[in-house]
Amino acid sequence: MNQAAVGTRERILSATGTLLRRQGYAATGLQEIAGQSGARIGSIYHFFDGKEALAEASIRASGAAYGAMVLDLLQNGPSDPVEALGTVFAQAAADLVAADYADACPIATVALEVASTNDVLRQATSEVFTAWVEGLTHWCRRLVDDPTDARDLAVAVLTTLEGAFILARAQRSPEPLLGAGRSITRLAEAMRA
Amino acid sequence: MNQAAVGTRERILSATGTLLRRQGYAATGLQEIAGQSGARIGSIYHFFDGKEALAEASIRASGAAYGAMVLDLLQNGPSDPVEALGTVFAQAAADLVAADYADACPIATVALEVASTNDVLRQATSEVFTAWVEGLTHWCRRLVDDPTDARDLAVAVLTTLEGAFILARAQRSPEPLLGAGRSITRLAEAMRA
DNA sequence: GTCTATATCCGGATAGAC
DNA sequence: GTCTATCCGGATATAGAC
Repeated sequence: MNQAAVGTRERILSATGTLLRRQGYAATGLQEIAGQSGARIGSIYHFFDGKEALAEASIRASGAAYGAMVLDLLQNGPSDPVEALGTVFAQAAADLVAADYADACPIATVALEVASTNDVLRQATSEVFTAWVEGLTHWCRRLVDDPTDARDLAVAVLTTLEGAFILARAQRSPEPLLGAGRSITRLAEAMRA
Repeated sequence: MNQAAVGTRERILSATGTLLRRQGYAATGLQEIAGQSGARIGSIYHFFDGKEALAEASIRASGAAYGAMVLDLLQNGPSDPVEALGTVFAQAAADLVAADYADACPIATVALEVASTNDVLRQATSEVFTAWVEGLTHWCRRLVDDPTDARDLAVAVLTTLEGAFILARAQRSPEPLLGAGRSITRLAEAMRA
């Protein structure tokens, strides 16, 4: 019994995603995850094969969700693709301020932390980034004809967003995201077929 | 006696900078810093007021050094400013590969980790970023007339570089940095007066 | 200034009752 | 599946001899 409405496994995964996003892998303890999810540590070990496996599952889950969210924003946004790109950065800025600068990219902090120290997690972040670039590249094809250009634009959108998140969180200001949006808009306009 | 040639304080600071850059704040222990610097833990506490104070000093020191290095690269690079921007990304890609994807931005990992959890360190990273943007903005004035545009270009250069570092380290590939360089070159060309 | 020993606490992980 | 008790190692930090 006590098969809770949402499911213990999902609550653990969700709490892990929030904590990894805000403070990274090393600083996040299983006790904190247990506390935030309302689960016991024993339950965490029941569902996941230790901290690393839990983090890997969390990276893949939150990575897929975030990628889908951004693509939805692009597809359901302004019909003009350049404008649609602008709304992504504007929305990211608004969300970040609303979250008091806590919730930006769900995997960037962990990606940097583990890139040279944990190959299992590094691989997970790498695959998430690859999927994001592929999704963005596909969408960019409606704006740019040349496949290489479309990919470069996709990489530029993602890297600029990631970098702007770093500055915005550190300075507690939406300005870097807004400036990055202006620059991406200009770049996309210059690349438009 | 035993006032070593380089100075114990400097060796501690240097080892701390390397470790914070590669794996961040939470994952870096004082024992590891002691081991890598050849100092005893007692010496660390002699020179610095605990782990947080040491990290703050390291952030400010490595931040100043890295900013100076990039500006040097821009000022002593190709006379054409747009080409000079391209060399920054090419050099960053070459350095990252040479370091086996370990050494990218010296403060980005820590900046993301502490943004929501440690205001002393968050403030230090914020001030380093501000100084970098100011230095880049000043240099960009030789390429772009409008002050707001110059600042936007400076922010775009920095954020794109930071984001490309994340992808490049995660995917163990220089491609994101090279693609980011192509995009920044295009943007700068489009903004040129 | 340097080094050793140690205090105190918290991390991940495991075993086993229920 | 859930919960408790516990092991063990490593973390930061301190005290004090030299």
